[in-house]
Amino acid sequence: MKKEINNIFEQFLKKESLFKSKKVLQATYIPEEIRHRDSQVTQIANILSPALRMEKPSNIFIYGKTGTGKTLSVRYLAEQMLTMADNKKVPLKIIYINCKLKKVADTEYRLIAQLTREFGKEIPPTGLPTDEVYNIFFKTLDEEKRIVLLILDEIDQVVKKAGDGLIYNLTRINSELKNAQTTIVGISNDLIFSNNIDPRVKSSLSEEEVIFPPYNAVQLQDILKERAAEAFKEEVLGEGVLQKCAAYAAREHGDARRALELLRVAGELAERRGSDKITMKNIDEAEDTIERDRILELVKNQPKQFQATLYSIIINKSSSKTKFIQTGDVYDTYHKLCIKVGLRPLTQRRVSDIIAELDMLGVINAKVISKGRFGRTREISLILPPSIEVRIKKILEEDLFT
DNA sequence: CGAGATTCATGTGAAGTATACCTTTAGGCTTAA
DNA sequence: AAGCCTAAAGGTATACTTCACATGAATCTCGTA
Repeated sequence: MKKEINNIFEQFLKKESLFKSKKVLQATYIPEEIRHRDSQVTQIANILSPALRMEKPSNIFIYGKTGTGKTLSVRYLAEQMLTMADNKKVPLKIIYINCKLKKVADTEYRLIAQLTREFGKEIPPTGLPTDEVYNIFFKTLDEEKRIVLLILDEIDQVVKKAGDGLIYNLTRINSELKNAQTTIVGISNDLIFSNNIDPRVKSSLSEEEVIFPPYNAVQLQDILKERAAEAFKEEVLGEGVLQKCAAYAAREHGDARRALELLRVAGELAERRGSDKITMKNIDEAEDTIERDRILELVKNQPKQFQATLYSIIINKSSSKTKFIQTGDVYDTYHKLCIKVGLRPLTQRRVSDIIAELDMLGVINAKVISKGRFGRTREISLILPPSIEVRIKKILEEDLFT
């Protein structure tokens, strides 16, 4: 056994990697130059540049679908501005927060707390009044004379959960500050979102608006080509691989992040197989792998109650012949399951919410429908590729029955 | 036959509760003068 | 008397429960043609 393991390592070391630099393909990588987003980048740069003269820039609201370069462009500019500010000795502070992260910034309290923590202050996870956290935040901000840029990524997620009072409070900060001045940069994937918030809030948040349209197939290919040249060694890419990647991503509203991930995973797969070229087939495999890993990871990190609910849905799906499952059935199974594994059963009310949340996470598909005489319920269906359904079931069993 | 009432199985909103955590305050103990 | 520690009191956010009402189309009812 030991010998075999050693063999694997040796094989691995002997085999030359296909990658020159894998991080180039990772989502966090910021390239030297951003392709095909010139107009957006300059637009934002123009809006934000007053910060370097210690004047408060206008708030910006940025929207565009996933993988259109919003986050990338903003982070890129943030980096540039910071080095510039450093040179010119301008006190500039930039904070980037992703509001989607569960348990980090998905409620008003947690978001403000997280913002304050970015300044090195300790804020307890609960216990303080929200107002108090605001006060601490203001005070911390105002400690020095400076310009502060708050970048709130996926801002629609918090607003959906916590309401728009949050943004209202944030946009009003400036009137309470003596030394510092803040500018809010809101980033949203949801285009409809901006219609659902209070017009007053909206107007104060989006003093300026920047829109990121999707990349088209040609642009995607261009981006991929550039990154691939940096990431891979020569002669590694098979015929038409880039085109295929671009085509896949273009199909999904021009999502560049997805295209890059596809390319990276395809490379990893090819490498693991010991082949020295990335083929079209690898791309197809990569697509499955990505989806599988995403869901597996997601499921593994869910709280027990969510797992139990999901497990019940899977059980129900395989036992019943009908395509759709109802909330009531799921709850029955769930309840039995809880008793069996010694988990405190939650009420149906709560489970109903959990199902809705699972739907939001994209693990299941749940639509409320009215079945006339037969009441109304959620029509639940799994959207998992069958190949991973079994694996998920196994993971859930491991987690639940121990 | 068709308009309106009925019905079912849950969705959904609001308010209440349990829990875990926070700060403040009062009391008790120690210590140094 | 001052200083320090501890425990109780009073307060909050969050996850969950309880209660009560809302939904909305298939089905039923009953008057009418």
